[in-house]
Amino acid sequence: MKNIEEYCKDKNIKLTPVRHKVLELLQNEKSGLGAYRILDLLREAGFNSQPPVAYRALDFLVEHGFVHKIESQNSFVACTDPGVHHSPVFMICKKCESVSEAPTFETASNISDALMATGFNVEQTIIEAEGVCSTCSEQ
Amino acid sequence: MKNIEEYCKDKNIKLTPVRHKVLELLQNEKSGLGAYRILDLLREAGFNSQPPVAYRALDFLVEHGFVHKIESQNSFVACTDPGVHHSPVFMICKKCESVSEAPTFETASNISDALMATGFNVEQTIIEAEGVCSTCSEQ
DNA sequence: AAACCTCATGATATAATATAACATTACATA
DNA sequence: TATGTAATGTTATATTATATCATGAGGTTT
Repeated sequence: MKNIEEYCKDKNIKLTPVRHKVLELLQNEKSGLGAYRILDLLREAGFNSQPPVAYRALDFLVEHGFVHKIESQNSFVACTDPGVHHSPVFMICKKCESVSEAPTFETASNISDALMATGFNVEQTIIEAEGVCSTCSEQ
Repeated sequence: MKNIEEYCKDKNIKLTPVRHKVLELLQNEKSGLGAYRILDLLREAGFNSQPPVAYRALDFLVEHGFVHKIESQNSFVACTDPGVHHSPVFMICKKCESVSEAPTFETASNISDALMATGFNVEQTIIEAEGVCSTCSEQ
C-alpha cells in the first residue's frame, strides 16, 4: 500500500479516500470481492454507497493496475505486483475460494507468442485456473 | 451439427428442439451471443422466450461441451471441436468482434503444468486473448 | 392400463451485476 | 475571479442470471 501511495504521489495520480478504501478492502481479502460486497463494506465504513461509487473506484484501480478483475467470478482482487506491467495468471481455489496471482510464467507470454504466430495480434490475455490450492489439497 | 446429433443419439443425450436451435444459432455466428440475444432469436423462431429457457439450453450445451462460455463477455460460442475434451483458448477480436477458438496449443497445458508444479491442482483453465484478428490487422 | 419416476419445459418473480445520464462539488490555474 | 478538469453525488435503468414451483412428456414397473 505504501508503495502505491508513493507511486500515485510521484505520478500525480489521485488515490482519493474512496479509492484508497476499496484498495485496502481488497488487500485484506484472499478471495475476490464483488462490486456489491465492496459497496456494503464501503457503507459500513461510512462512505456513499451507490453502485457507481464502487464501479468508478474499481475502474480507476483496474486502469492503473492496482486491482484485477476476475472474469469468471465478476469479482476483484488486489494486484500482488502493482506498478509492474504483467499478464496475470490467477489460481482460484474452489474449496477455500482464495484467488492468488501466480508468479509470472514464461508460459503466459508463450500463449501470446503462439497466438501471434497464427496472425492474431494479442493485446491482453485473461488466464484463470480453477482447481484446489495446495493448502486445501493437503487436507 | 450432424456429428453432434449422432453423438447425442449414441449416448442417449437429448438434443431437444430448443437446445438444437440454440446450438444452431451459435454455429451461425462468428461472435459470441449473450443469453438475452439468444432469447430474442428464439422468440423470432417461435420458441418460448423466458430467460430460464435460454439459460437451461446453454447450461446443457456447455455441460456437454458443445458450447463454451466467454467469461470476459458473458457470451457464448459454439465449440469448434465438440466431443473432444480440450482446454479452449479463445481469440477475441475487438474490431470485428469475432471469437475464435485457437487450435489446441501445448502452451495451454504448459500453464496447467506450471501451476501444478507450484502445488495448485488445476481442474480447468479459462484462457481468452483480446486483440485484433489477422483479417482486421491486414486492413 | 395404472402408477410411478425422471427429465424437460412453462411461468413468475426476483437477485446480482453494471452503466447511462445529468447535477454538483473541489481544486488547480489562467 | 472565472474557467477548466476531474471527482463525486444522485437517480434511474439496463443487463445478466437464478430461485421456485407448476406442468407436461416419455419411459419403466407393477
